[in-house]
Amino acid sequence: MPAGNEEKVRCDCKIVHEEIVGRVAQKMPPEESLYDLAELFKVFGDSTRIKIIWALFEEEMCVCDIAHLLNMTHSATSHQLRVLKQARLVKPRREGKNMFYSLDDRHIEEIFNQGLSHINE
Amino acid sequence: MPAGNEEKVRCDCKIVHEEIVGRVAQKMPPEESLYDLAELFKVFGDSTRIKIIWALFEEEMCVCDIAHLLNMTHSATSHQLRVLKQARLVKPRREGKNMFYSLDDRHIEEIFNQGLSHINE
DNA sequence: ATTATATATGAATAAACGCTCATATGTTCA
DNA sequence: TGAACATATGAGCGTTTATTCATATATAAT
Repeated sequence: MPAGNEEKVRCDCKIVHEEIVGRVAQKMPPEESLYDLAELFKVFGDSTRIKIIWALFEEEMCVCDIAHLLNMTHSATSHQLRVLKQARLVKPRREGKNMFYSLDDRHIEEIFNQGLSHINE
Repeated sequence: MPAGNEEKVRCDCKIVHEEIVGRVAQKMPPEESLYDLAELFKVFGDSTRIKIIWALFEEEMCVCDIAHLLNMTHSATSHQLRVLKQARLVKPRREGKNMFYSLDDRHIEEIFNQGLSHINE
């Protein structure tokens, strides 16, 4: 994990950092996975997107449904749906002039429920 | 959910938004919960903090351990630990001059594993 | 074809964020 | 008490981001 060549940290406490760091670093997922994980949670880290996802738990909705629900402009809604789509969390389906969005992942609900458990304890 | 008094959205598609919006809005958690949920995920939405949390899955560590592990300054590490502490995700324990941090929540691991499942599929 | 409508997208802007630097706080030991 | 050290914190800076506005694209209907 200590990727860079130059040590940024220098401390004189009695703790043998090398041993601890070596042991912990070995057990951690690869750097890239952790980065991707942060990217995923970044998508969840906005209340507008949280609301959209939660709404889609109930049923597929078109852009203007969602815009009505959240009292947002079509444009803002569409921008956020793009973020969700790029994260492979929702998928679109065209029906005439309307685009219907639905959830594209079965893990989300579990993630959200665990998140709420943290909040409500 | 459509909190404001003025409609931001006006569209003429054949869909009866009021019905759909009413039904979905009824089933959604309260606005405040969704906001808090977003705040929680925002904390997870940074790879530095993800790494810290994942390291603490293994064992309690002091600030300079973590700084070594991530090759970051003590200051940056401390700032991030403060964010995690404020979100009630980690808790500090003093031992002499050192502060040891450990995880303060049993939901995190489940949330992260579901997140990785999403990424790895 | 032309018009109307639903959605998408690029640019601009204001707010939020993570890091660095300087400094403060709290503990240990001489 | 004072020096040394681990950690915490406030200010500043550059970057990211969510929304708005203007405009583009795609489908449907006349």
